[in-house]
Amino acid sequence: MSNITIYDVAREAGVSMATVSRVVNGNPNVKPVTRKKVLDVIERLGYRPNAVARGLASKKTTTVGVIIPDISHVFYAELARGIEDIATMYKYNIILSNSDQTREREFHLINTMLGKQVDGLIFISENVTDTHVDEFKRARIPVVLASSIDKKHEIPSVTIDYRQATFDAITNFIGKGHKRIAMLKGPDTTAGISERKMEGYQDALKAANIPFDENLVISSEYAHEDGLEAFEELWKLDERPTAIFCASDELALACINAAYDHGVDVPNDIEVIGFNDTKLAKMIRPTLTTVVQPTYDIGAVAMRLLTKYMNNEEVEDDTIVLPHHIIFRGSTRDEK
Amino acid sequence: MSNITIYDVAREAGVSMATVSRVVNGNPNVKPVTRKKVLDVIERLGYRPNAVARGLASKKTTTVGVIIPDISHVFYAELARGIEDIATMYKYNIILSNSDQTREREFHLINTMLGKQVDGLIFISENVTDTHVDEFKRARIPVVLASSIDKKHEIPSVTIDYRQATFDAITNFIGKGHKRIAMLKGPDTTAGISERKMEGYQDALKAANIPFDENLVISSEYAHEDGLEAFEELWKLDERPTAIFCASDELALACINAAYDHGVDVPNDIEVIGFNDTKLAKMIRPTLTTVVQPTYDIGAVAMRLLTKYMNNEEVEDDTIVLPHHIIFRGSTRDEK
DNA sequence: TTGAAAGCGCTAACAG
DNA sequence: CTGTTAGCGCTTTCAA
Repeated sequence: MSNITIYDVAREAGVSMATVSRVVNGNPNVKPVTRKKVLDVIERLGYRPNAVARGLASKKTTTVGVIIPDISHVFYAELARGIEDIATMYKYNIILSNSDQTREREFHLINTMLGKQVDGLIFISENVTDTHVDEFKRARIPVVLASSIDKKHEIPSVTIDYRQATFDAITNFIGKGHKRIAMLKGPDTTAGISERKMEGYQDALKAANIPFDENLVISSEYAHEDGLEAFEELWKLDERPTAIFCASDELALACINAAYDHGVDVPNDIEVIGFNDTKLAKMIRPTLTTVVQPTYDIGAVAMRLLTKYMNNEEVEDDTIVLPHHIIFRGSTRDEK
Repeated sequence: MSNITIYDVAREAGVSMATVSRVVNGNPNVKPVTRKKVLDVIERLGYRPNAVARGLASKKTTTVGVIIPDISHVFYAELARGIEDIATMYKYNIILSNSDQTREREFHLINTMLGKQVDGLIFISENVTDTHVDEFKRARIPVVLASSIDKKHEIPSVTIDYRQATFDAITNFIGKGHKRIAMLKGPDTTAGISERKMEGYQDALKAANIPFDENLVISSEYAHEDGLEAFEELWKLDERPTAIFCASDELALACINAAYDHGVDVPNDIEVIGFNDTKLAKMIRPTLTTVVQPTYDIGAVAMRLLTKYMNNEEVEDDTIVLPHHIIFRGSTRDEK
């Protein structure tokens, strides 16, 4: 016994498929009596429209692709939640895949998602290269970058001002007299947000005439264990840092833990600022001073923007920059 | 200009659609020369098969639905990662949706996913009722529960032995002389894993002839703030607990933080054991003693099981119970 | 307000 | 080894 189709409903209700299709899709051009009749049959038969057939006929699947580095990282998980909530609101479903930031995976995923005829794509990656941009332009569907940017801003994106945010944090350190400020910058890429953060770091130092010391800058992934290693490296230095700026809360948390393990007091011996204000920030002691990136909102706004493109709505601004701020908690001292 | 189809490739290569279909699907019944010719045209035209059309014709979409309470919670995020990795391995994509454990959302999602013709479904929920079971049985696709169970074990599932795990943890506490052991049990449901944990708690007490005190048991969600509140409640008691067992690491972490805020020392004044061994456990100080539920593996095994059903492979066991253990870290004292 | 009919792009017999 | 031919279940003109 096969599934029940629109044809069965039509026959049973004594109308044509077209009419059934109309009532299912809420087309107003159906006489109320007819609508009721059809609705009853649908109810009775337990008819459920086949979205695949519908997708083939209408060329719309009401599903969007989401390519994300790693859903098991708090930051990305919160981003994803923002995306999914708005998607739900607009009746879209999400195909979610982890790329691990590998170019190969990324392109493979873009391809399979296009093959699955997603109506739009949200792409998240540290490194959006020209090749990515070409691929997105060739795709016949809208693409929005979330918490990611391409160098030339050719693809619509939702971010914060990473340079400025970092500049603010470093300047705060400088204002408290710090001269040796370490930077756990995140991955080494060529065109990502970690470059923007690096700019902010250097600009802040320059503005205060503090010489740049490359020993104080460490590249790594964003995970906890990377932070642990980085801290050890910094601790081997002859001139140790007195403040650390971290490109993620996980890294910052790792620094706090490593400090604790070394018997170093945070914030009195060393101050730490994180990035993202993930749930972690409030879940640790001392609580973490961190740059608030409205993670959930970035996801939500990115998805909202995508819906506008998908529905050919007017959009004023292709590159949305959300506000950021620093929230001061226990891992930094009060300003003098 | 419309997208390029299998028909275009066929015409261009001077073969039939069927032949193109064969080479695309790796059917061996194609002469190497023909295959090469077709492949070249595909390459040249940049042909990409339309998965929707394929899905309609073959009745297979190579996508599975995943209904999860909340992807922004570490535990579920790790579960999801396990699911997705194995899905990738078997060339499936995932439609991921958050249910927030609402019955309404859950049923709505089951419905839309069936409408989208997913080949299988992974369902995660604290509370799998008979109505859920009926729905799953009516679906014409395999369903696997991950870290979830239905009372009568009618639906295939992958879990650990929650009762035993809790029993072990409580028994450990008892072995160290604790008499007043609190339990943050998780949500109040009628048929979920938090009931199993509760059984373990009570059985352990009973085995040691320790009277049950309902004031020591607190129901809540699994989040950090819930734990904070629960701790306050416990702290108001005339006879405070000397040990706390928490149904999630977030709850345990909250207890540690609340204790810290009260100037109470963990583990010397009070011991804490968590559940799940999420990344959090190692990311806090003191590090967290916790019941190791192989979260990623549960997801992975559940997905693997689902692939077996989808491919009509032989499966020996419908309900898989993975091993658990307790990992002792800083939030508990050494055994005397 | 309704129905007929032509696809959407592909797979899957069935022939040859 | 290759081609022909039906569909898959639905949307969408176009007429009526």
